[in-house]
Amino acid sequence: RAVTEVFVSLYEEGLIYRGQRLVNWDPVLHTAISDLEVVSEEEDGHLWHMRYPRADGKGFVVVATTRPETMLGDAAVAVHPEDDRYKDLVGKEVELPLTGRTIPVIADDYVDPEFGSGCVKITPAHDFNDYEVGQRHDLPLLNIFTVDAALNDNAPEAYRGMDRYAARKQIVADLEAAGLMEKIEDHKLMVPRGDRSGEVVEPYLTDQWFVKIGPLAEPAIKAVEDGRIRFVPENWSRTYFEWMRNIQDWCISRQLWWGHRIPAWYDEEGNIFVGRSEEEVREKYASRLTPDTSLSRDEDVLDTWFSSALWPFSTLGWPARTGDLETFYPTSVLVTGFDIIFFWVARMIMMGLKFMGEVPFREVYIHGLVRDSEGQKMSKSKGNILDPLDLIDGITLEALVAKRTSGLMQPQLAPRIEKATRKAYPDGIQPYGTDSLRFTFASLATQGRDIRFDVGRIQGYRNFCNKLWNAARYVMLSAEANDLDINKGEVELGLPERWITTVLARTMRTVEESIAAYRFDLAAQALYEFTWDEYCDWYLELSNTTLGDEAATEAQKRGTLRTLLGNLEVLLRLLHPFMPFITEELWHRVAPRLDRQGKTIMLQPYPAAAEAAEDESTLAEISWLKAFILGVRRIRAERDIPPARPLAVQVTGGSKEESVWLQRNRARIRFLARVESVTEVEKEPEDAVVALAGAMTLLVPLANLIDPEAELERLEKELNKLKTDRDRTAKKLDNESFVARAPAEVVDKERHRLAETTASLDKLERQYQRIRNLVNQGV
RNA sequence: GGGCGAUUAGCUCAGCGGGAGAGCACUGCCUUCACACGGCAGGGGUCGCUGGUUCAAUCCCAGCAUCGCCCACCA
Repeated sequence: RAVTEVFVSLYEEGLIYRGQRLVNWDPVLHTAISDLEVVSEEEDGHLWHMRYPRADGKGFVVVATTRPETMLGDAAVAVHPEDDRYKDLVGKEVELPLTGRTIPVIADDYVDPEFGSGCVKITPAHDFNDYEVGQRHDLPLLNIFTVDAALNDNAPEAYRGMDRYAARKQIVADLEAAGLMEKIEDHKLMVPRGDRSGEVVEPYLTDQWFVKIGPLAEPAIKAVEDGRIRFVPENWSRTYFEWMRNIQDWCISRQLWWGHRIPAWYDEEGNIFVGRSEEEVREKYASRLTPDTSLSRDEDVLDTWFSSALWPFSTLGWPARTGDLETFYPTSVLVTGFDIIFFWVARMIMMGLKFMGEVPFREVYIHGLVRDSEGQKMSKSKGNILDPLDLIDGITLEALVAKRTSGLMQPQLAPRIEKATRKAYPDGIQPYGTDSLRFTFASLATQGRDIRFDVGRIQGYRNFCNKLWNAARYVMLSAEANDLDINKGEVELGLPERWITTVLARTMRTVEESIAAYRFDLAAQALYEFTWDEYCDWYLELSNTTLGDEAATEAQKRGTLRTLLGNLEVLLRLLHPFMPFITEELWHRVAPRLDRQGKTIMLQPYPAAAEAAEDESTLAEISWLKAFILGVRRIRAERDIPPARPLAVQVTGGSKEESVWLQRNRARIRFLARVESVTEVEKEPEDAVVALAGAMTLLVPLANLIDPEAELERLEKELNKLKTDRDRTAKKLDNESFVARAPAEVVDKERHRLAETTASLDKLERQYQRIRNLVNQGV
């Protein structure tokens, strides 16, 4: 009903008309198609140079063509008006070989004098350019093809009924026989094919329905220009403008079996009557129609994109003024791929503005197109399709091969497809699950236009799902192991608790901003990093220190458990849009422990960063603590010390603040770095391995374990790194214009860096000397 | 011909004016009681090339090269 309504109303306004025009004709499907449904590709062909004898007998003109068979429909030969070579020829006639006709020579600046001979044959009924030229010069339209693109009765008898390609061969042969073929060159040309049939389409003269698009396009261009509609990424608006400003009338009739029938009726003389129904037509045109006039309805149907263009309001009940329409039009965002900006997006904008008087949506989020790992567009005929279900449920190699090689348009490709498939997926595809797939696509949703699908990526995110699951398991186990009522009683939040909550708050902010900017990749990345690198790698370990500490108070344990569970619960809600199933399942286990009720996580509020508590002061302390622990771990790894063997660590130097931090975090260091003792000493031991944590030096005395040569080598490497760093910074600060012109903040930062690297260098240098001495003494 | 985009670690990609990051892959150690779909530690990049702007360029500008996409009527 909406379709009929729109059609009739556009017709009444004169924006839909029926006319005989050249359209792209698919000779296999026997239908007209729109410009957008034609795909041109470069193919090898020839350029035939043909001689047309001058009517006055003074030799020939030579015309070049890629389609010799169309010469039977030629109406003229054209030259450029300023081309001196042919000036005298304009207005004269030439003989059109094989036909017995003569045709005029005309001047038109469409002709490029540089190309070929500078003479062009003009075939108005079979070429879009020639049609234009024909219109300008009032040339006759001579259609020489049938709907199958075979020659019709307008062609000389000898060629009638021949297919266009057979005719081409015959005509070329005949011209050669007559000595009228000057030469044949190889030539690359763009060949237009129908995107459905793959057949070469023919510009063909038929009666079709068109939408006069100019008056619709103009407001649609304006809507994007003045920002009522915004493309994301913004660049796509340029593509949109480019097309809209060069738009041609839209051929909307199709000679197909299915679709919306065109609401037009014809009487016996072929007069057109447009209306919502035959009854309406009879009523409306009663003055011209008698009740016994027989009317027949137009056999054609509408281009499917015609009804799709109405989608934003037709789905809401239009033309009825429904509540839905009132509430939901316009929508806020349209999410789509760039391949249908023209087909669909632009047309929805035009129709929306026309019939609703308002844009159909405010933002158009254009995402990339998924391609295979080679960057090829996925298509059934190439056999490189990845079915989402196969990624979710997995598929064996044999089943995948069978799937890809069945029902092919070109069965001869099967062996190649099979080979490629066996190579790309030697073990088939593992089941990765819905959440992994969804998270993968979120993280692949970058600003680019292509998304190469890489199985490695989904595998990584499958592991991530698993990580989250196991982390939650740990949290639940910890909660069960303590029979504290965590929701009642005194709560004390320790350093790690305040820290992880702060980091979570910052993650929330990043996620919030990223989603607002349609950067789902950045949101996904932030969540991944928080979950894995902070919550699992550090906080779970730190929480263990408190929970496993017999000296810890109930209030402390309660604080830890509440933070473990509480942050996990928030994290689940944050992750829910990215991995709906796992988060739902886990949420039902976690939430009740926090006395949080709900039927589903889907109805829970999305966490808002503004409500989160932050404690900046924890960041520096934890990052120092991490440096300390990493330092010890590194010594252990590089000196090949068994992980189970506890170390005694001595520390020297360090700021006052760091001393305080050390006192506060002894238990955590002991636990996480597997250290049996940390002692502050004045004098550095003779034989030790060293690491730095801020201004503090960590020393692990290793009398017999140490391999002095190896240690010297390691130190040397580190010293070199620090030296280049120091030199570069020093050089920068020596530069007067840097100090004068760079922002004070940046200069400060550089000064700081210089001080730090110099201090570190100093410490490592001393260590280096000590070991050097040791080695020398040994010798 | 016009328009748009890409070029960053072996691969897939983030970053985009103040000392380059992730995932996968790679190397070594570890079956430590959430997780071997794991832990810990590491290796790997003159950020396509040439100029310019700037105190400072992977990032901004210009040109070039290579690759890609979309439009278009060069017979």
